[in-house]
Amino acid sequence: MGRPPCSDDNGVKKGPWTTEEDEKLMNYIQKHGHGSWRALPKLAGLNRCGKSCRLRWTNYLKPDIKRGKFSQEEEQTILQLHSILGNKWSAIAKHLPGRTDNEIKNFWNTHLRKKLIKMGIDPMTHRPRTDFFSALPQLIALANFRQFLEQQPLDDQTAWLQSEAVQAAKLQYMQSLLHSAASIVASPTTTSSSLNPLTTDLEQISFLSPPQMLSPRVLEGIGGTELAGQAPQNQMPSITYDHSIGNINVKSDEQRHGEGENISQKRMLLSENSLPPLADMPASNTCDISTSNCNCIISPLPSWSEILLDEELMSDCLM
DNA sequence: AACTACGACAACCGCGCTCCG
DNA sequence: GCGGAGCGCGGTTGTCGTAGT
Repeated sequence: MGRPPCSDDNGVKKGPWTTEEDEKLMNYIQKHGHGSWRALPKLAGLNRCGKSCRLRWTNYLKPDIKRGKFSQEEEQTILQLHSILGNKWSAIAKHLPGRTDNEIKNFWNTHLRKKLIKMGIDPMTHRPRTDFFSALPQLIALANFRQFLEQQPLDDQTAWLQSEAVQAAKLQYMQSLLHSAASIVASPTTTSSSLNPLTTDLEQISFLSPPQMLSPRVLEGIGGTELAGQAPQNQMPSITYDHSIGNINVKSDEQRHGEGENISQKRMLLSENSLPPLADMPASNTCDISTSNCNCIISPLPSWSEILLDEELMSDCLM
């Protein structure tokens, strides 16, 4: 493949464009169109490579380009589209007339990304951060628990514990798979109606965190004592997550429906001893990014335990 | 006033895709 | 089907302005 890179062109100017160069480029394109970008610099009398000319034109000189600060609406649209499309800047730019992919990319990197990180939200997944280091204490606890099991005689009780630990490990593994899947799912084939900022709720971010799928005994064993005993298996409580203080609030069904505002919610601190969220999946949860307030209500999904604990499916996944 | 750190954004670079001979 | 040319895209770097010390 023999195409020389732009930088190899002899004596070609690099760096910021002068007004004189801008004028030359604009005049030429307005008269002749850009045609072949490779041939353009010579024809226009510019000592630049074609690629540089194309970039300058598409990102700066094109007449329909909107410049200046991004509006609140544009910001929300970018957030919404990024949660669906990921770093597909050109695809995002198509939904923001007058904005270029480069401009959106820069705005994301300098403003929005930092804003999300500050709020404790992973800018790539648009979910509360569950990076390696935050999960490290759980992994260490899990390793210790395994060591503990290996030192015990394999009677019925420890065998049962071991199988529960295996389930826990499987769920952890599924979490990583689902994280990967979530980023892949962000495909450009999404229907245009779902992307329309006028018809969608721009403030919505979804995530699911079902630590209650592990039995209390397992949670206790792997160090999750804060979580142990919060909810019986297969009875999914609703969980609200407060980004600002890093807390998860858990309410049972009766609490949710019967007792209104004065319920004494069982509160789980996202401490070193708690499990990280185990899965991500779109749900009917809302999260207001612009105000840093998040109160994501996690819907119970009983089918999850059936799916995740299915031996055949899991053995396929783990092979 | 001089220096440093940081943020914003323009521009560059390399890769991959598409088109065409 | 293959290979080269051209283009578009996303990640990264460079440059400039400004706030802080």
